Amino acid sequence: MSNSNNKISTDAYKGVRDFYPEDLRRRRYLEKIMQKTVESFGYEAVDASILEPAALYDAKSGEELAGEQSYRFTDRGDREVMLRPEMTPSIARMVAAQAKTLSFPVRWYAIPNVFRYERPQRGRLREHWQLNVDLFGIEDSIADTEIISVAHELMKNLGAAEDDFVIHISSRSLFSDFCTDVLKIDDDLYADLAGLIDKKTKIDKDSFTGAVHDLLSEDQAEGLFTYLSITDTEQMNETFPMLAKPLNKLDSILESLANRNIGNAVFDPNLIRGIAYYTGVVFEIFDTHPQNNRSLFGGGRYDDLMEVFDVDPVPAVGFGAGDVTLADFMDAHELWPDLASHLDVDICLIDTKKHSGFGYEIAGFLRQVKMNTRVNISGKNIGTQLKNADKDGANYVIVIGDDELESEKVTIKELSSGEEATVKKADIADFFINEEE
RNA sequence: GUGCCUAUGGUGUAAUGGUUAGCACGAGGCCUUGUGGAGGCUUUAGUCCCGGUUCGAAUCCGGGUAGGCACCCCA
Repeated sequence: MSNSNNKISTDAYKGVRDFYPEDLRRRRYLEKIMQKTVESFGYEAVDASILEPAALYDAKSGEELAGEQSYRFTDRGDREVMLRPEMTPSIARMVAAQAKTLSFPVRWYAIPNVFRYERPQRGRLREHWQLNVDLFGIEDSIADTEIISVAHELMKNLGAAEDDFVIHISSRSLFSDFCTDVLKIDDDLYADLAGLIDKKTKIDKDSFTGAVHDLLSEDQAEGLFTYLSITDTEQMNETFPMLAKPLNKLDSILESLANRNIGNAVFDPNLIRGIAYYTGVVFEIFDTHPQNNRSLFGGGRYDDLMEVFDVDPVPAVGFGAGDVTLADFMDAHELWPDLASHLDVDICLIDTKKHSGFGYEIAGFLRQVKMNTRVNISGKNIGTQLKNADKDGANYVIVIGDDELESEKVTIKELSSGEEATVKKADIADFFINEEE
């Protein structure tokens, strides 16, 4: 705490976290659910280094992400290097590298930590762990549907009910077609407009309306307001028939989702998403809890990302879900299970020096039958050792003293019930095998 | 990068400008040393840093540092 000396601070580096046992249990729990969910859809785990050549992000990730918000440095060989700010380009790179031999579709996932240099605040730190799920090689919207289904299943497996979250779905191509075919505006204006819509929910209605009028003519503004107010694809089609093509895709996705009993997916033309490389369908999962009403995570289609590599383009769709926002969701909805440590047996020693040999021998037997076993070498009195065994969540306690040493028998005590059983040294493993079934 | 807020033992907190800086939790020890969850006793440990105002500062002021929140932007 004090800065008056030159000792090193015990604080973690700004915006990154230390994971103490209880913290890591939570993170591991999320990772376990993520892994279970995506593997149940047949996705395979991949991984890459946290270091990447900066050029990987310069091309497609957008200036902010690759520039100001990046951990970027020049290495001793004058190479521009970055701590990965996201995982998708790495995975795309890996797919591109093997594109000639991979058999598509490829379903991959990763749970990397990614870094971004920015001011930390609620739901956003400088480092977080992020589930990345990507499906490569399928252009049809059936792939988009699958990815959204995976996201939905993830939420369900975390314990969320249908009305705990909403899936907003839109399409980059729908919006860009609208801009070119209906508003007839150029690319610069398109980008400005996209940015404005992206923050629509954060500013009040009047300033949004005003900002739109600054950018567009009266007729264009009117068209835009109409476009944004429609939440039904059919109505959108009637109003803007020239948007039929992207709307058909959205329709088939929404219909397939409904057929899979996913009842909380809605069409939302207001959804844009910031990442530069999205090309088609985009979606975002929103928390409906009043205390945590925010975007949790999202994804979309990025068919052009791989053109930065010297390979034939591979269509791709995926999403990334971070542990920080998901943890906020779990908190808000009180979905965390009891995450106790996994200590099965605590072996207490009357006299550490004298009895630890026997204690570790017993512990060895127990580990062979997959019992997590700890030997208490604190030298504290036996009452305190028992107290600590209980506090640390041990299921069983074995006390070892002279009697046990002589008789080669031990008494196994179940802490929850207080029941005791005396067994011979040779039968200890069997005792737990029988208990476990 | 901009703005706002905050800073007291390990953690959470209390203290009209005047107390010995209080309490709870945690951690250590003990309650006659071979049986836990309760309780009792006890130990440990704090005003972020530098300066100013004042007889007197945790408290007021300035600067620094750190953290939080919002903007920006978004994985």
